[in-house]
Amino acid sequence: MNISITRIIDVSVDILNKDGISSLTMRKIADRLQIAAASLYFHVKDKREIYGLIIEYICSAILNQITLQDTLEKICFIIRKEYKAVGDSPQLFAVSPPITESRIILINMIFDKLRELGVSDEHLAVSGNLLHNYILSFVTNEKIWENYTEEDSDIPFEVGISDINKQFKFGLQVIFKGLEVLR
Amino acid sequence: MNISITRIIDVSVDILNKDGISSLTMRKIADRLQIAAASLYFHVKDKREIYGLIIEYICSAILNQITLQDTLEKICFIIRKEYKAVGDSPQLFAVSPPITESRIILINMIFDKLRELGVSDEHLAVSGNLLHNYILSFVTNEKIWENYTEEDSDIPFEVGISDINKQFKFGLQVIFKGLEVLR
DNA sequence: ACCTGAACACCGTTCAAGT
DNA sequence: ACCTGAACACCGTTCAAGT
Repeated sequence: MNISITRIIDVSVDILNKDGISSLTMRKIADRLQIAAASLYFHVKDKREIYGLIIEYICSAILNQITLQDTLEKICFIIRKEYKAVGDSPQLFAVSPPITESRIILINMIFDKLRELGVSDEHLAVSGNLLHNYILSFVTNEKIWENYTEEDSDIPFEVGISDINKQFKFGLQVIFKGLEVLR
Repeated sequence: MNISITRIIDVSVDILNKDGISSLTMRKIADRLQIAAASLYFHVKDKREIYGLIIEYICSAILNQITLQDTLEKICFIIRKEYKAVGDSPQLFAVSPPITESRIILINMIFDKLRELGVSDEHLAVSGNLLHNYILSFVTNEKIWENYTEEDSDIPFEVGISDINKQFKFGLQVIFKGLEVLR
């Protein structure tokens, strides 16, 4: 099977989901593609480009699921879902600059939604970041949470999925309400 | 000069400020201390422990500057200041679990302040995370910002420090107001 | 108690050489 | 056009051996 960008993304996401970001090495990606590590550099400039490709993959998956009519809350829930779908995605976002195509489109969509909410141009960037970072950090915590409850199942507290959704929604509401009030 | 935990933290923070987290290697830390890399393992279990020590150093610096009478806003400004004082601190926090002593004390202080604001126990964790992560991401962006304006000084927009402070304050206010309204 | 050199099992990346 | 082995300059960590 010949190598393509799509296949590089596929195996990378698979590695991410199975073993996490520390296992996402050029050598391991190449192994899965049954080529030498050096050959990877024919398809891709460097490792950072692979990070960018994965983020682009996530962002376009999100874009495919939202329309301009969706509420900001719904969009945030979809973003969370897709971030959860690839392992260690928050660390990916932390490490690569927001310059890929789909990511920029997504950012602008969120900006539009924030404007509808009454946020002024001056506060668009802070607000967008506040929101996006809330989602990222929530996903991070959520995953840590899941690992805990999997490993030692006899933990003193019980948390259902509906509770987690409620918690996520609460944070969103805090941000939305705050933005409304300060409009 | 004999090696101590304090000296390990000192040189680590120095490396972080001069060259960033990717240059913070066991070998470089050892170099600065004029010992072999292997010797470091006599003082410290592994690299993660060094990360933890640096975070502890930051958190206790924060604790030294705040009292129970301070407003939550003031505390957040101090946290931001100290996070800015050591290079790549946000990435440090992202990578090490919140189990160090001062960090736990700090978290509980923030929880107390949030309770004063009317946040229920149920929402304490989400709210605390929302707030803390806002500060972390703000510092990250702030640093990227600074680097841009340093490198190419003829950038189309001009941003003063007072503006950045105002932006930071805006985000805090959004969170506080939102929490108040949803109380 | 404290330090060391040498080694192990890894990294990302380059490059001359092959088809 | 696409791939390779070998090498370079790094990592974190271990361990027998030294004082």
